[in-house]
Amino acid sequence: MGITKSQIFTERQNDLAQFFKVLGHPARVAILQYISKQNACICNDLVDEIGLAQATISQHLKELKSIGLLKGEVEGKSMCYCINVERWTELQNELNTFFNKTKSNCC
Amino acid sequence: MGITKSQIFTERQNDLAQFFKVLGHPARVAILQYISKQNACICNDLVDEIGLAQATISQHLKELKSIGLLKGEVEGKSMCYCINVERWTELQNELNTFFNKTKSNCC
DNA sequence: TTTATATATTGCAATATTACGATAATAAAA
DNA sequence: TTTTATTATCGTAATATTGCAATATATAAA
Repeated sequence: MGITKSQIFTERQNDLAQFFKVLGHPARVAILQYISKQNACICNDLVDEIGLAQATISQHLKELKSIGLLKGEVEGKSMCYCINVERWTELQNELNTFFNKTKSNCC
Repeated sequence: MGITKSQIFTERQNDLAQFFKVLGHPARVAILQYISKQNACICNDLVDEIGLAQATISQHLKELKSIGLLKGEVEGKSMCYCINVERWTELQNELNTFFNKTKSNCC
């Protein structure tokens, strides 16, 4: 036990949940907000800005990358992490579809 | 370690993350979809429909209730769980605000 | 009241997540 | 090449989540 039974759900249910899960940590919400405010970003800024260890920030960035929300480019000896706007919009649309479909009246 | 450092984030960041987190499990996505499809619901249906133990379903329902997404009414010896449409719409709006604010171009 | 049915709670084992120090990897600067 | 700066990865401890059996609670039916 303790393991999520992904196999009993549809691919779409797992994908939606995975996406929500990645956004389900305040550090990752904060990272996205900060990056968008800067219009550019290097990881080291985030360590100062957010107040978590460098290893921890790096790990959170990896998760945001895993669902395609961030793209990173090497820029000298830093990384330039940015929001992948296309993916971002795509996910926003999927979310709204989910919300609109699920909305219903009963009771 | 191992504990999320909520105190270093804003209330809004924590709230948004908490909301995403609750939706971040395929069983809870499936529950919401199923309830909305039925326009009414009793927990026992969900056990058959989703294929998790009764105790597990009950726990997931509790989490959905914790962020106000579901409201439950006693109906005879069953429960009638329904989507709280007002809360649902409210959260959809908050999400869109977050998405629109965060969307930006760089790199 | 007793029994049956539906849901909630408790306790626990398995697994996942969070956080961080240490260290590796990479690339610019000296 | 050596040093410095930046980011990634590894290993590990603390905590959280998932799932379920067992049990408690609550209500309808007998």
